[in-house]
Amino acid sequence: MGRLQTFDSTAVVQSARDVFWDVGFDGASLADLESATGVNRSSLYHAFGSKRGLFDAAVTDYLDTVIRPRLRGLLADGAGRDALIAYFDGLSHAVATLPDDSPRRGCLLVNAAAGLAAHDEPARAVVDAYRAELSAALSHAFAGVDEAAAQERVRTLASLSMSAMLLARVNRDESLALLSTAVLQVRAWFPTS
Amino acid sequence: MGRLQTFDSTAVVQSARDVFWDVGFDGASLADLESATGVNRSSLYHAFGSKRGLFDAAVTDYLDTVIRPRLRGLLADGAGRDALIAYFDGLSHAVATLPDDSPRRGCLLVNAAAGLAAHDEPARAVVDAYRAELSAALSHAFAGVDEAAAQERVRTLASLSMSAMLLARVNRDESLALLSTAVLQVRAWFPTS
DNA sequence: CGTTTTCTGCACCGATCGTTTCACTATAGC
DNA sequence: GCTATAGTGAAACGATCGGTGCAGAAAACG
Repeated sequence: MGRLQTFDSTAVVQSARDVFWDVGFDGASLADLESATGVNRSSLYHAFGSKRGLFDAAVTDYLDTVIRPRLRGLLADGAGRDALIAYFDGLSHAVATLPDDSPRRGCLLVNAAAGLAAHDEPARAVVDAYRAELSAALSHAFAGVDEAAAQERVRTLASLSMSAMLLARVNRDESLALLSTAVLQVRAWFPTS
Repeated sequence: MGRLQTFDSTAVVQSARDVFWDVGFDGASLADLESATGVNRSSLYHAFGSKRGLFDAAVTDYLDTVIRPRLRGLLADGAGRDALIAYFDGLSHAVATLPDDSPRRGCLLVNAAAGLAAHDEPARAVVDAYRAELSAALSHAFAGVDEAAAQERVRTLASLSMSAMLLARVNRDESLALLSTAVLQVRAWFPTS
């Protein structure tokens, strides 16, 4: 065997992920990705094959390190009212505290839904899988509730969640208001303990 | 005076608007806009100053010819339950009938919210003004309802409306499901006549 | 009709895009 | 240490980007 890779792939993917999160796939240039990761483009191509390969790795990392940790509480045994409130409080905290210029405002996949996914079938499938995963996690917190009613509530909460991410970089106050509306709905649906 | 403009500005703006609707501001190249409008770039620059000037004209046209006609029913005197249902039915019809490859799926401004608006202050302001206009129109249909309750309902409906547009090109069935959830909510809030 | 003003088509600008090539360097295995 | 293998850096690729310069064509006005 020969020389070993000198950079940490995970760290590089996460740096690239923040660039894509900030400016989207099309908006991120190789020059941006080089300077954010500190790795030359030839090494990026060697490791990931293409800009798109790096993006795919970034999306996988985003799901694993950003999305799924947030959904974990909803999937725990006995998740219900408190888990739902914790989920929306967590989003609210992120929207409220991240500075205006943070690349991590909003959601990488919500942004992709309005951009890449429109004309790129693999990207569309990834975004739709994310949507399904969010819905499934929310549904889990409605175990025991009448199926049809639960589905309506899940759709309302998923909608509020996605809209809040959509508005996170447009109007922070309104984004927070949507998330607090979600909490109010949850409180109204579940009897106070 | 000299020679007169040979093309119809309105038609050109609407052709360009559909391109921006389809692929976004960054995704639309001058070559795309030339072939969609049938007008050479030098004439486009003469008439609109820049690609951005043409985009601004396209957004203005979009608000006037697409958004506001949809909101008009909500602003009529006595608008309420029926106007709200008609608004969401109208969106559902569009999402259900437009072919997969139509440039007019989803919402130009929702797409801009996730793209341009993130790092372009004028675009952010335009998107936020659209959001405010949508909220105001929905609010008008809740005249007479307790202020705080009305605001929560408006936020829920605005959220469902925007999310449905976001998902229109990702998952048509789910987009329609969100819109029908909105109708169900409206029916639940207003006593049957 | 002649002049003046404006619009239009073509070619081209420098900049930047994603990607590739290649020489060089470093290291793992013998 | 030698050699085979693989990672790295810089330079350059053709393509495309938004935008311009200019010459010619067309029409309004005297």
